[in-house]
Amino acid sequence: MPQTEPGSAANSPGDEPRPSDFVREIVAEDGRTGKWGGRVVTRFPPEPNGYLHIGHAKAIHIDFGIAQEFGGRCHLRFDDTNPTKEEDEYVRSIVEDVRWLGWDWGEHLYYASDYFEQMYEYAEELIRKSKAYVDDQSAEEIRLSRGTLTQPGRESPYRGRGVEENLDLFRRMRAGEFPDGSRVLRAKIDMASPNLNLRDPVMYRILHAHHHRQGDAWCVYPMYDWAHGLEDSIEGVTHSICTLEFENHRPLYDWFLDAINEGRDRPIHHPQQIEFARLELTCTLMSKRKLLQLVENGHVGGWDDPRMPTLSGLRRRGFTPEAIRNFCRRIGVNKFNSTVDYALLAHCVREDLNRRAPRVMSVLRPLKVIIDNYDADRVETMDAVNNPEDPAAGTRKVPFGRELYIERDDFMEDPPKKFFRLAPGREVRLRYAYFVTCTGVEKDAGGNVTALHCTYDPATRGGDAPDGRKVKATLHWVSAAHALNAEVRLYDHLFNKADPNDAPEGQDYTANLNPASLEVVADAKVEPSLAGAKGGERFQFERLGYFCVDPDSAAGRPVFNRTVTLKDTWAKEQKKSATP
RNA sequence: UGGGGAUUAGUGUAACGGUAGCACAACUGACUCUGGAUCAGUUAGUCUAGGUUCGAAUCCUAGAUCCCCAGCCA
Repeated sequence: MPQTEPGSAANSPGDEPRPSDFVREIVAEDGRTGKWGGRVVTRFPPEPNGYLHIGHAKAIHIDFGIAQEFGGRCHLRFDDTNPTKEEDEYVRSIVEDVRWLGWDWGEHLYYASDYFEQMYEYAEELIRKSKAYVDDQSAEEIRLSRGTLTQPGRESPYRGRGVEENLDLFRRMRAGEFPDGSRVLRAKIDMASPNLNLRDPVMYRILHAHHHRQGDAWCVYPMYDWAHGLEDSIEGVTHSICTLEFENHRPLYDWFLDAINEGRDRPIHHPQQIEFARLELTCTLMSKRKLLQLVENGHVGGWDDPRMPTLSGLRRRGFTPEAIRNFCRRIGVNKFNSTVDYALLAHCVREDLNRRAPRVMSVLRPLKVIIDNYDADRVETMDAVNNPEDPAAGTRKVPFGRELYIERDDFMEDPPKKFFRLAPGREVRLRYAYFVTCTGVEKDAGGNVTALHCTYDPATRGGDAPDGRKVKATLHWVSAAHALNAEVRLYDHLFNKADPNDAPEGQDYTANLNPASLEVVADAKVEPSLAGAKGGERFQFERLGYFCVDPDSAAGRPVFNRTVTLKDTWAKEQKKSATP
């Protein structure tokens, strides 16, 4: 049997073999039974009314991933049926983001709006079959007569209109004879159905609005429920994969397609819908509406703010497509709502960046160190390894001199037991340079440490002691004379609660905004090799974390975004003793 | 209290009537010129109650809990 086994399917470079899941099992089974003649056609159908986020990445990964594994194709289709919310800016960002993730739709870029004429014809067909009618009730009246979860609705007084009258009215709706909201086209199904979606759903509403692609060609626009199944049908989609909340709508899509096909010699294609649970991430919001609010209310700098879970935000933060794809592969697919720990996403970027990011030394909070027994005008260049995980990355030269900067956190005048770093009288290694011993501390009037005096051991050049003596710590450093100033932006969770929506009574998610989600370090000292760093380049600042060059960088003054910290067992130790 | 869906360690998932496994997190330890990486190990789970069966996470019955649906949004 030539059918691809999902578990062993060939994947794109960088991806691990993918585990199977219930969606893939259905697709594989359909392959075995020949349900679709061996074809697999999926689609990713975003509405262009916002930027894509990590939750969309999950859907994209399922839609495109399955098509690829099963030798099929995946369409990128914009579900642009509501001209009042959609914009070209969003179309552009979505195209860019899906490409960035590494997926390719070939020729198959579509717009639901391109099918408006066909949909309209299908609608007239339903009217002729007496399966749809024009309702003159107001939105309010329709709402009131829909009934409730436990009570059936009431039929519209216009429900019994004749075919000719309905046709005439619908055509005049299209012709623009009626104002917005004055009439709708509804399907004639069952006002007593326990599934509210079947209580004569609205198919068309009048909207005298400018469409981003259709311009003013239309003033009736199809509702999602009417349009979506038809879009999939028109494109020959075999597996229409969507999120759980559309499970209740499936009977309606089936009804629409069956109604169109009733009495047809050549029935139109009827896709199979499969629903999966959307992604939730701890400390993260996934609602497009709320994300829009964060942008519009200035809680973040924009859709691509590095704290946003948008793909453009994650990209600017320094995440790689590979890391995101790997994350999507690991979280699996299921049918119940679950919240993935952000730590897994962090793990995925670290894993990827660890093997590809060049190492570099940068000091975020500089503490001046003076090596008293090192000549003031002497400069040496030390050999530093670019990436211990990748010998092919080679080495570079790092200048060393009498005055250096080290991290303030790497010195304690009165260190606790488990602090291994520099302290008065203690010897540590300066990475790739020398062993130094702290011999003195300079302080200002307030008692704050302003500089350290050390001596170095010339025999330890390069970082090894010929006598075999050990030090307990290795510190990163930057030569004061050669250091480059840089701005470094340290990011933390945008929300400090695992579930941002879990707000105190009477408040909303904004109450859980983390005031410390962004810390700007204006005067970091970075090693001179970073002078030519370009936007988007990623580095590991040794012992600190992974950083990405921000597009805000200017010549001579780079700006770095912290993607994620390194795992830090010392920080963990401190946290433990801080909160006993 | 209508209808639809779901429930496996802290979290996310696997098992398709036959030893409950993996990953993340947490915790030990080894190693280390990054308190990184790596390696070894530990903790910890089938929603509940019955039933069928030699044997149940899996099948049956009842219950519990959670999610979705009352837009002229998608």
